[in-house]
Amino acid sequence: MTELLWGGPPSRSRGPKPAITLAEIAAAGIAIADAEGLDAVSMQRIAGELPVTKMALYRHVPGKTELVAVMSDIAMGPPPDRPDLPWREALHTWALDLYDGFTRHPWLLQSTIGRRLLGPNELLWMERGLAALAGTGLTGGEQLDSILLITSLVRNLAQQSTTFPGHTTGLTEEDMLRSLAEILATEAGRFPHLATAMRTLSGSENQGLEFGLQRILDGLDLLVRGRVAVPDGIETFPIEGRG
Amino acid sequence: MTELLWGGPPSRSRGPKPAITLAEIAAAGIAIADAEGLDAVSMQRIAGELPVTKMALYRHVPGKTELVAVMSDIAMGPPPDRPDLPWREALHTWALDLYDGFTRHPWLLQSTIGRRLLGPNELLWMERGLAALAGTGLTGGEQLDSILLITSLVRNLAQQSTTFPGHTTGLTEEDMLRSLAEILATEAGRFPHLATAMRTLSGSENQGLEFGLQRILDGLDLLVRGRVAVPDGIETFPIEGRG
DNA sequence: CCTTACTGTGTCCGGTAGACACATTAAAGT
DNA sequence: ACTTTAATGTGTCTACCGGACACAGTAAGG
Repeated sequence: MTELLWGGPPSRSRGPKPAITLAEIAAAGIAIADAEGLDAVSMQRIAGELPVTKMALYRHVPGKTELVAVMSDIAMGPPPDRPDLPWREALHTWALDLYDGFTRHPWLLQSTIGRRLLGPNELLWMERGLAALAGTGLTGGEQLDSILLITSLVRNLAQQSTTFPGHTTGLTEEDMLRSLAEILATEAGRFPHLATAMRTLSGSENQGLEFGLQRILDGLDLLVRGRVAVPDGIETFPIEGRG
Repeated sequence: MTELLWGGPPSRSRGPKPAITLAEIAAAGIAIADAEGLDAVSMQRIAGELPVTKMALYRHVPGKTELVAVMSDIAMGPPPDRPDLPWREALHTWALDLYDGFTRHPWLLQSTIGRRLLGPNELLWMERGLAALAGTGLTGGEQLDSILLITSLVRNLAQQSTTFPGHTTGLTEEDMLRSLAEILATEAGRFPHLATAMRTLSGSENQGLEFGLQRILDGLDLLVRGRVAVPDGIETFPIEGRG
């Protein structure tokens, strides 16, 4: 598995030349997932897009789980190059870039959850986020927690705003709001604060991401100002190992 | 669908007495999901726990999607009663309660994603969160964005820390860390900041939730202090409707 | 040239969600 | 009391899914 995600091209020896490559399989899977959602990705469906049958795919991939992992790391790609910025602006840009990636491949939100082996691109994203915080004086754990915090917001906002091709029940944002309005109308007294909040909603969308980011960055700023900034690479409390 | 989530017991008329109720179906599904994960929940499996066959379930439920929605709202339950607290402490407690719920029913993290119709309990959670922010002077949109921000953190942290019965590839936290350590060892120079951060990790776990919560609450506090607190129910900018 | 490792294929299995026709049941209308 | 009728549960059937496994063909190494 780690070999699939991290290993280069296979070391060929005897036998017939493979008709397809892992990259081609992943590309086909990504195309399907982008167009019709992750649920539309099946081994048969992928094989249909390639000059092989379903079972041939298992010569290149141990199972669907691993294939989706490879697809995910490829689709995620490395973080885009950005000029050096102060940590706050760097993290802000990083978050928007991440959000952009999830918008382009909404199914990544489904495939990159829970405990899993991390691919090179996913680690590159982490690396880039940590790099932004390197000079702030935060401990390693705090840095990790910070990018985890931002990632949480980005993921959930992307989940809410993007429209999944397949998978979901085909509800539009309209449907949800209408249904909610009906409920608030009939169940009048049960949700007073919710009703009030909904009534004072302005129409702009996707403001949730900016709002959340500014709150998080404000909170981090408060913490950073309380720390003594140290040169990168020197730890304030060099603790070896874990546990 | 809205009837299933919000409607009371069915209005019976002619025909044989139902052998089972929707509540029993949901309870059986919840039991299976709690014990073996959401993937173990199938119509056949549920029917096996009840004195009916698989197809009988479709007399009470339009499809599996709707059943899982009902299961989710029931399993989530209403937020626990808490004494009145200042908004910051109230939100903090609210977040921990929410985290607790996701810990008790990890599959809720899978079943309550994306656009969907909201059930009464889910709305009660929102209502409770908004109630905490009612007197802060934040606008309705800001209040909604705030609880969305906190929910994002809670969800992602729960996702990371809880162990899913089925579904995942059976990786332990140990496995992930070991794999990551190997990668950082072999791919030495590619992830310098990540390597540094991992090296300075202390052993305590679940600190990510507290860290994130404090950052968010700090950020919200900064915003609230910039607003004039107004009595509940009076809006600073009463904008009618949406869009 | 032959051996051997590797690739792709077809068949099969157990599982899934759901459509649909059918017999049975019990309440409503007469 | 009898008939009508709506609702319930069942069995069968389809179309998928991931994957195990045996088998035939291919191409490189000895």
